[in-house]
Amino acid sequence: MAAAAPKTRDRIVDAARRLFNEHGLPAVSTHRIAAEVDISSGNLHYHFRSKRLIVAWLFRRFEDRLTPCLDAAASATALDDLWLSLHLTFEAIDEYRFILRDMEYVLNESPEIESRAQALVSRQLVAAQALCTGLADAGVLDASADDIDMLALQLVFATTCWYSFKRLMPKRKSPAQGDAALAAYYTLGLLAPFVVGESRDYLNFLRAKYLK
Amino acid sequence: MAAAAPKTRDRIVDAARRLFNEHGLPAVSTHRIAAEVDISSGNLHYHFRSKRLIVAWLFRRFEDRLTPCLDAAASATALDDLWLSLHLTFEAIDEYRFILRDMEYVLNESPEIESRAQALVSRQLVAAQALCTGLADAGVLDASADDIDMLALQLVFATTCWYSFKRLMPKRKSPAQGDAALAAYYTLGLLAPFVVGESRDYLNFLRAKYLK
DNA sequence: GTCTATATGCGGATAGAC
DNA sequence: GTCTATCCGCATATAGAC
Repeated sequence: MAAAAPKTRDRIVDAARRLFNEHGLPAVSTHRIAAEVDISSGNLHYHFRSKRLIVAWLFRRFEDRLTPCLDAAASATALDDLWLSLHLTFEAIDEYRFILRDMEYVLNESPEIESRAQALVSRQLVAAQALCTGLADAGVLDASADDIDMLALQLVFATTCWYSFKRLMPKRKSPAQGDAALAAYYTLGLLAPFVVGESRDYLNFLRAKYLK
Repeated sequence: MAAAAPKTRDRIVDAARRLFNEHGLPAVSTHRIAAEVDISSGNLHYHFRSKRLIVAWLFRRFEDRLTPCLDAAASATALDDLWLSLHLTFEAIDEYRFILRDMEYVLNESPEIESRAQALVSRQLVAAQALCTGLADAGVLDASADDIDMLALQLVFATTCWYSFKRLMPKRKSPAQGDAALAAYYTLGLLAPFVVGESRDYLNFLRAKYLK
């Protein structure tokens, strides 16, 4: 069958995602979403009976979007894999950045999401631990089991909260550096103390590429 | 003169702080604050013409509350100083935790706070750098200037975002550990890779105390 | 300073015609 | 599926008496 025009429901979801990312979840009303999609408010509520359901739907999509990134991370065995995996993850998070940034608000009005969010973080931790273990086995990292636990926690912490923190950071000259760039630069730096000799030079090379 | 009963204005500020911390800024209405203080809504608006002004006032108090903590941190030269300074800082942040936790919401409805918040983070970075430099000069840390920059950023990142992240962390058995305990445990761990031999044992001892 | 009463506006959500 | 019209409730904020 011929490729159909995007369904209204999908257009709503996508417009909501973009508006939430740009202006923040609490600042975007259902009216505004409807206006963006160029439909009536009543029509929007035909497709989603409540704003919460839009958020819930977007959260599901975020989970789906992130899953392959975690799989890629978990199977990494070289710094290049880590580099790629970080990039993919930050891109995914960026597409749904309102979820992490406005998480407190999300959880306040949609408490049923809390356990799902915690489960997602757990999966991230497992993936990060697998990633670190893989790098250690490959001789890239010199880290004890405790070090790896700590490192994995730091990695997940960074990916989860970076966009919230970024807004508070003093502005650099920042010559139009991509958003993910500084994030990846920072995150790569977390591993630096544990990267062994030869690999460390390559790590610094990768980080330098971000700063151009 | 005799000690007067707390002024209504102060009671409003303090009730607001507690309610914001507990339920989140967006979830607490001015009515609710008035009810908590046991005054009428009209009376509350006599003291603060708008909710935003309450938030602005609390932010100022947060700045004042944090300042001595930063001074203490900046002059630290031993792990004990760091330990104490972390504790003081996390206690201060805990008292006003809604500010960092609901920062996105705060900035959306009070944009004039953004530059102040960034300035506060800048001051935290300076203090953290001074702290790390002091420890390095005292021979506790073995870290290059770049390491210290990175470490300071990590410390500030942790203190700023920890309470947001905590809510998403998988629950441990957590035998009624204080909120600041896990935060300090994590933060101390950031320095571990750079702490030299003898001091590292003491660091681990300090961290162990937190986990009991 | 404090109250009661009320104005105002907005956002979420529904009803019913087309 | 889509629209127009409307309801409902809530939160901010004000007016004016005490």
